[in-house]
Amino acid sequence: MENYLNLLNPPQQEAVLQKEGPMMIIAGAGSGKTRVLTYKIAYLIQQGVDPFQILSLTFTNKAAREMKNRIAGVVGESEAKNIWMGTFHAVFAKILRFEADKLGFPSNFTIYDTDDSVKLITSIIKELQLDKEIYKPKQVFGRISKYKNNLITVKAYYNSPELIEADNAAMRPKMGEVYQQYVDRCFKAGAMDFDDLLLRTNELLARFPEVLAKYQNRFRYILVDEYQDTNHSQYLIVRALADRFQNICVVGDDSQSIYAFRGANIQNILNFQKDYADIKIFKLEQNYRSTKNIVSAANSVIENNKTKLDKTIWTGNDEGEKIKIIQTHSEAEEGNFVASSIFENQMQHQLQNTDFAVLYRTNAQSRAIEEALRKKNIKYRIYGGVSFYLRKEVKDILAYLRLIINHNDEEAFKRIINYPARGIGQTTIDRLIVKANELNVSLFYIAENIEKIDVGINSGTRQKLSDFAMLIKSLKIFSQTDDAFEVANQVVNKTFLINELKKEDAFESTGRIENVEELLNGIRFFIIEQQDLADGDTSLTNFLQNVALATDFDKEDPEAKNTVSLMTVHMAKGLEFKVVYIVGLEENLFPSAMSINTRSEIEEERRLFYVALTRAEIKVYVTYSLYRSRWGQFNDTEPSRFIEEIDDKYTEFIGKQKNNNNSSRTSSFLKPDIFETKNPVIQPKISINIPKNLKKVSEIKPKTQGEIANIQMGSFVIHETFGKGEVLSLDGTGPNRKAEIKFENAGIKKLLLQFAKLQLI
DNA sequence: TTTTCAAGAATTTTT
DNA sequence: TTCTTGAAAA
Repeated sequence: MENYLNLLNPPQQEAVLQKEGPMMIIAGAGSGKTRVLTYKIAYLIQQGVDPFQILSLTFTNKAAREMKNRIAGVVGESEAKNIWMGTFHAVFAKILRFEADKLGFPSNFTIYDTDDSVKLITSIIKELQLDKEIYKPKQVFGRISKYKNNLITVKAYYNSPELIEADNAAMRPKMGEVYQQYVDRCFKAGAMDFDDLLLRTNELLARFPEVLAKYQNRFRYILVDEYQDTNHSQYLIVRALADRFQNICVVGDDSQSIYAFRGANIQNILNFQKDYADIKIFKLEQNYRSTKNIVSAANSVIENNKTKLDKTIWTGNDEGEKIKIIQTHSEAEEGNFVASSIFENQMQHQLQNTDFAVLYRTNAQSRAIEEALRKKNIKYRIYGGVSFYLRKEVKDILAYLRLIINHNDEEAFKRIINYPARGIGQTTIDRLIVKANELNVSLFYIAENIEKIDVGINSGTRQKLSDFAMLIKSLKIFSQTDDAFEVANQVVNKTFLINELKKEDAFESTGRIENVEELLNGIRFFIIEQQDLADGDTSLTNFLQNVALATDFDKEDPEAKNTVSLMTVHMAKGLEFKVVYIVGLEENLFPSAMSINTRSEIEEERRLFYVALTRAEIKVYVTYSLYRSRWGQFNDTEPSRFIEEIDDKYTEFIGKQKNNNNSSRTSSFLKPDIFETKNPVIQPKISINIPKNLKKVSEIKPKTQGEIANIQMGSFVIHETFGKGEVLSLDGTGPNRKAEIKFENAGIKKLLLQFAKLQLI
């Protein structure tokens, strides 16, 4: 006990030793928050609290796993494993499975991801014959999500003149109808979307006092991490559960609240003091992570925000180097700078790839960085973006598994009813939907009973539908005796999915088949992992739930060892790196063009920048580019206001003097050894397509009209990614001229000559 | 019903 | 530039 208390500073100790009652820990960036939480829970257990009575809610699954491991290190595995620890979504999904029947859901309900939700809404909008230009599915979904996060049910919606007025003003008078349909269809499909996991939990606790009492009694100690990013729905769950014993400890940092766009309400943390009587507040203000320069720079930025709690972050660490600000002329040059600088830093300071992170505002920015890192042979891993489980071939198999578990899952049904192609087209599906709505049954039910129900479909198609239903039912029977891995295997075999993938062109299909194999391995791994767990659950249902709630961090990539991390600033929350590059600091990008209209939006963007800065331990580089290509065209940009906001005591400009009127837009100041490539000469505001390889003039000769003309049948050519190949045939003229080329390693491809960057040999 | 081709949109951030 | 969607053709 004493041994770990010695590892804590006074405010940390106080926070750990405060056992009972409501408390709030304001934990600045890098102030040892995880350490405090870990020891706090360990302390509770050592004080005799049953781990079973502790509920700890974290922001990511990864954070939960790590904390559990650390706690196990202090109090032992057998104690630690009984703590309820996970994200809001994961923990309450688990509880909802226990209690599902009370709400009329099957215990093996499906969790719809955003993709599924948007597709269902698209379908509903079409069925209601609404204009999808006005009822944009994504926006409609966003709207519904907002209602749900604020506990506005369909009924509450119809009782709110303001909301109806707002939707009318947006030319969407049928919003309520769409909402109603969406909720009904999810219910009928036995499906909950992400927001439902919280909303339905609230419903459960509100409607069933005995259930509320049960969980209030169980969870006598509740801890919530990243409290600044909880939404109203989460807030209410926490309040309800903590109401009886009031042993509620919330941890957070208002300066790091960055999820307002998905309903996070910063007021939850700002008003926590008003919610409970006799609340204890602890402030962790000493930063152990970063240098003085970084902490001061970050402080000077966040100073510009009006809405915040009073605290002063300081550090006893070294002065460190100033924040380096770099101007470039294109995102390619930006990427090259990052790559070269990583390389230099590695040489000078003996750093590993894992010590570096490149952070950006939008996922699309990763491309230029990737390209540059690849050129320099620096290994990297991208977090976020299109996650593994969202890839088409993976989702297809998951859809089979989902339908096997839950026959009513509408989105899964629609996804695979004609994949692989069974000759069941859109017309048939539309008829099924109409009939299903009419009879208030699921699509699968109609397919299953197609001979008994008159849907107006010819006998050939009817046969195909009942064959499909039989296939799913036989797999269901199989799933009752065999484990998830075997079932997935059966799916792949019985549907000949691999053959289907092989039909596609060779280059893509290998990757897809690998993904399928990876998925199967993942399932096997999951089963083994669960078997090791005390309360392990190897069921297919549990696997699917894990997948639905998994993020990129939760999937180990065995090949990705010692890599530079590339991710959005959002994903970087809670992480730390020795050297951090923050790229694309331009107006309309960071801050995003979507978030510069109101003060609170700008403040959130500023907090986001604050989060980015405070990820770094020893060095920060901030870059911006004078030109950035968007949709294949170059546009000029303005440096971000946030650069100005860093007190210039803590910054140094590389390559350009700040406010130096003499400095030209060319890079005469740039150290030649930093930039391996020549800067492209680009005129402002001219929208021309500049091929990426322009900068590699020395290596690849830009193709001329003459060269394209020289390509003919039988020519041998080299392609950047596909390698060496032979031209089999040519057709089309001018910009449409294309060649069919047989590549040695990539098979036969049809390529447009104007884009293919072919080199004659 | 399926395949192909052209037009148009797309980029905020995620459980 | 790349991806998705919708209409036309097979």
